[in-house]
Amino acid sequence: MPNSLPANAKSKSAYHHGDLRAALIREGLRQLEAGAVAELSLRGLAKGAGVSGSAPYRHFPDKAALLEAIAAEGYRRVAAVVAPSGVRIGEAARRMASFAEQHGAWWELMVAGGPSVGAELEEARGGLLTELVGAVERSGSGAGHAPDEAIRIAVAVWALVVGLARLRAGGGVALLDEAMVPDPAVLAESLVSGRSMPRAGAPRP
Amino acid sequence: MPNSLPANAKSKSAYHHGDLRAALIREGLRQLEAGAVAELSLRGLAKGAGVSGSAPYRHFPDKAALLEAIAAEGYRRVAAVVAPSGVRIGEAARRMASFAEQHGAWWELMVAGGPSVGAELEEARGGLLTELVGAVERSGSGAGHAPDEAIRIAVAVWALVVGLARLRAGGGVALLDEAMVPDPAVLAESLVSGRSMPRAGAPRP
DNA sequence: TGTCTAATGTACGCAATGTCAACATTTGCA
DNA sequence: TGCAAATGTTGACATTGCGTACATTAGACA
Repeated sequence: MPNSLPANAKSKSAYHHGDLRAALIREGLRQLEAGAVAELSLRGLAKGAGVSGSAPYRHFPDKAALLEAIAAEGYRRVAAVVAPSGVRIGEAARRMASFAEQHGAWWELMVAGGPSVGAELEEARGGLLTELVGAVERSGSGAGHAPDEAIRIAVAVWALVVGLARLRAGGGVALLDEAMVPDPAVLAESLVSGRSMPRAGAPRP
Repeated sequence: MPNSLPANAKSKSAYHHGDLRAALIREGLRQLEAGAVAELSLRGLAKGAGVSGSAPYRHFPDKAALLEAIAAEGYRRVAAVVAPSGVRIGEAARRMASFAEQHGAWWELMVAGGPSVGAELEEARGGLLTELVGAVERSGSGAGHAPDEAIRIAVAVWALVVGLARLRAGGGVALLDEAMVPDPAVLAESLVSGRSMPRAGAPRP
């Protein structure tokens, strides 16, 4: 049954895929819902998208680039979850932690990665940070914070969520009762309402 | 020059290694000082220890077990760095962060890993947590904390250091000025002197 | 001292993986 | 209509974790 949809169509000819790039990212999300990030293979993603093992190289220079695209999609998603205006930093932290828990492998992929990063991922991360800074400013305890301090607090909350998720997912608190794990929302609110937060200390170790 | 040291010796016969297990761990540390954890290969470690590619399987059931042994050594080291009595939680956090920065790849290996973990690593982590809880108790703001709360604060500080190290090493703050990165020591002290910290919230997402 | 057994290391092979080069097919434009 | 660029396939190579069969040595025991 030859389908004659002209633009933006699937199943163009069973040879050309149509939009393999997007399909690979979707397949990545799908597989991440059912397994760890270490189990992602280029061949596996390609097979999942119904395509040959080396076809992804027409859309991504290497495996890392594909994973980065998936990670960027994740940051956009998290930023959207945190975005609704009026959300304070505590609620933002709680929503991030919830995302990390619900999509464990995806979150790990987002958080992983080396120092050099593509533009798309960098921008997506910047978007999340912007939302977090906004939430911090909305949560200002009366006198508000200096702009630099709002950023520092936002980064601190971000790091807190990243670290707690890591500890939960196997980095360390397996032996702890759940009651011993602090609540990221409470911690975040504690950080905004806490005393001032100077910048990183002098480089003396 | 045949060495005739009887016990605990190296170069016994150029066939049997002497103490391959320890040598593999040392070689792991050596290679981690010069490269990322993803570049560690069993064959590479074996070659570095002057031994055949499958010899490590006589001492570790698989690659993950070797990496866990290296990680456990790291936690023991960090616990020792944090241990000196009198250290408050802020200084403990600063020392952990310093270790994470100086031994980036080693730290990543320690923090990585899935939910199931060997006894040695579990115990080493427990030792670090014990030290952190002690530091929190020493830092009590006047009235001291309930024991559960000291643990929660220690876990929070641990998570903070883990998250900040991850963000620094490529998880997100590449675009930030160094002045925007909060100081873990200040954050940690802020958490102990902050308001009370209830346990993790109800499971309502 | 000589011998046997278990511990330790080696040789070799297998399947999976990331990557690349050469080739095939399709699309879209001149 | 014809051709060039985009896209996908096939086959290959090196590396990796891991398993099996064999070789070598150390140490206990007679």
